[in-house]
Amino acid sequence: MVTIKEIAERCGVSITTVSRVLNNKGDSISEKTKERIFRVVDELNYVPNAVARSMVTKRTNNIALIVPDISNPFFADIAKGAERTCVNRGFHLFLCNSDMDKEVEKEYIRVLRKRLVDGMIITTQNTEEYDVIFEEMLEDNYPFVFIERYSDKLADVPGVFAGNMDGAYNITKHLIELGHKDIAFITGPLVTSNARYRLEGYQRALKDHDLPVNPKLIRNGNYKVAGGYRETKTLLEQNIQFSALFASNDLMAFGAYQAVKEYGLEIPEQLSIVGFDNIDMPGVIEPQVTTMDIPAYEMAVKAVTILLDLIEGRTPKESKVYYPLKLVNKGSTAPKKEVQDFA
Amino acid sequence: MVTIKEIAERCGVSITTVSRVLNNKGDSISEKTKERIFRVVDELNYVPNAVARSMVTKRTNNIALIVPDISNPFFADIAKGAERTCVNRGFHLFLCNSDMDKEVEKEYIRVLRKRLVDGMIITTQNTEEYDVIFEEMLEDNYPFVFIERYSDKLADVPGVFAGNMDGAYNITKHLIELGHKDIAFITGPLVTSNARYRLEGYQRALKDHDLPVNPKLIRNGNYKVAGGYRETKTLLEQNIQFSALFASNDLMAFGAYQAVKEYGLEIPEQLSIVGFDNIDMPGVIEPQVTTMDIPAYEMAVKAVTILLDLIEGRTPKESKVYYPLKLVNKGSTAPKKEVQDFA
DNA sequence: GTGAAAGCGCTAACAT
DNA sequence: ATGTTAGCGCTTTCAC
Repeated sequence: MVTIKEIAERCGVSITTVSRVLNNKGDSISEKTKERIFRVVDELNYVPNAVARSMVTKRTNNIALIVPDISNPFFADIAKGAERTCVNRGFHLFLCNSDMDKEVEKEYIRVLRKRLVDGMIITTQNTEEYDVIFEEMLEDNYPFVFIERYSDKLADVPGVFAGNMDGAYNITKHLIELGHKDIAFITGPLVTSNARYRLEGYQRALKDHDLPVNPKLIRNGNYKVAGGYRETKTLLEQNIQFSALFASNDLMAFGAYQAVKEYGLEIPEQLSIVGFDNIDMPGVIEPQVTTMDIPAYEMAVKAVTILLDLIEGRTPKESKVYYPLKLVNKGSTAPKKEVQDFA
Repeated sequence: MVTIKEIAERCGVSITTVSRVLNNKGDSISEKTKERIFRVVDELNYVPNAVARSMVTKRTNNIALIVPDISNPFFADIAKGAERTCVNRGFHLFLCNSDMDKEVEKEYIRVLRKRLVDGMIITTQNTEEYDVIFEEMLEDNYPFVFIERYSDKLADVPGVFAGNMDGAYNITKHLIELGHKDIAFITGPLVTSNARYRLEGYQRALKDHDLPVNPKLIRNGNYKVAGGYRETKTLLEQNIQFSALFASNDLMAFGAYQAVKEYGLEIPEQLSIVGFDNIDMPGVIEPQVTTMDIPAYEMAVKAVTILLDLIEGRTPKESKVYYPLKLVNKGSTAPKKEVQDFA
């Protein structure tokens, strides 16, 4: 493996000079020397050892993104936005998938923090047990940014958030305005703040329209297809009336779809389904699910921008950013009275 | 940031001793000393600086996985399998998404190789221009493993491959045996070896059954939903007869679906669609697409296993592994003669 | 059972 | 316009 020393020897200069040229700190170095160095560097195909560099600069130019589930297209989008922004800015991205396992999440944070990455973008579960970890990072001035996860106790951690409460409120209102009164709801994992906000938005919309919140119509899901399927089946078998179903994310809405079809009901004639996230699966579902669009890619770009500001010692222009969500109506319909009591 | 030196001072021992204890090389160190060191380590919440360690060991315990498109559930599965295996073995995974951009791919390889990662799992495009890069890595004894990408010139690079040719052959045969004679085909990006193999499998199956290979029925796609949509539209507008469509991956099959429905044809009554990959999207498509199952997760586990063997100086038990594929029949049907000439 | 010292490859004062 | 030197935090010989 060729080192800076070898380049220096071949060029008959000191390693300092080589280092300077390579790091663009060579204002005061003769063109001739520069040229010579670059030539030898090319010849030997030399690339500086990133580890050695990190050792002295205390910077790795790597950041990490911790996501719960990379198979979820929503997080895949986040990952893409984050990665693109990193690469554009001379950084690299450690993409870490926790599978929603708290131990994995904490292990990642612990290990990565030890100088492997200069900062992190975090989408962990953030239950109370995490507070201690985050507080420590805060104390150490270690840069990190939340995406779509909020911690009450750490209100001043920078973050990028979707307007989940309003979004859930509005999509519920949308159903209500179409005439639906009995709207079932499948939550995300309630350990995550966005799942709680979506639930609250749903409940508030019902209350504001003088509709009862029926706990039997609310099921706990997990943001996965299989969870949506399972909970929908349970709802259908409960023998309770509902004309619409709001799944807290599109993946669960897909699962709900399957369950409803297996049950022999027509969508949306007998049951309307709406989701959340606006996952990009063009034409796959027929009819498509009305949903809330979350600008995932854009949010990731913003999160990285904030993080890099933090890492490079700048004060971010905005350190907490909320993104309003847009309803994407893909053809929800009013309930059909005559078939509503299907159970 | 607490260092090994601080631990040593507090314990009244040398840093060597601390290092030994922490690295389990302390056979000859008294229990008392060990205990003391561990206590102080816990107290100060000390974790060794990974960068400094790498500097001397020449190992980072990181590997990288370069994929063309993390939004493709197939690669998300690969990523999951790779990551899980890494974590289990004390490694971490750099997940790199190239968006099929050759410059990005090459930049990743170049940068990562410089000691950021101990080895790589590669799913790049591997056109000729890559040979030079790979040859260099081979020369340097730098460990890397292919997944689903093959390079003719580098036949001895370890790799994990799906039986693409046989798979494509068999799914084509499946359609032929159902009675289909005019089978359209959408390729993947032909710069990738697996796309070429799938094309060849399709062609061979036709020939073996004395069916003509009609170039007008073959369109170049890109493994993306939008590509499947676009090429299918073109096929439909060409005014050529075909009763079945084989898309080289499920994502394109989904796109084809949309195009066909928009065109007003019934699936599978008027047109059968089959895909490849067996992407996990339960219940989303109605009717579902017959496809070939590729054991992506399992393949990733194997690839990491081989790579870690290489990194840790063992000889892998098998260094080139081919996985046979299984047809997943989700309800293909025979062509309906009377509606076949739909165009 | 433990320690001293060298050195990994690089950057950054501080010279000159 | 360039070189000398120290040092980043750790592991690893070699010594006692």
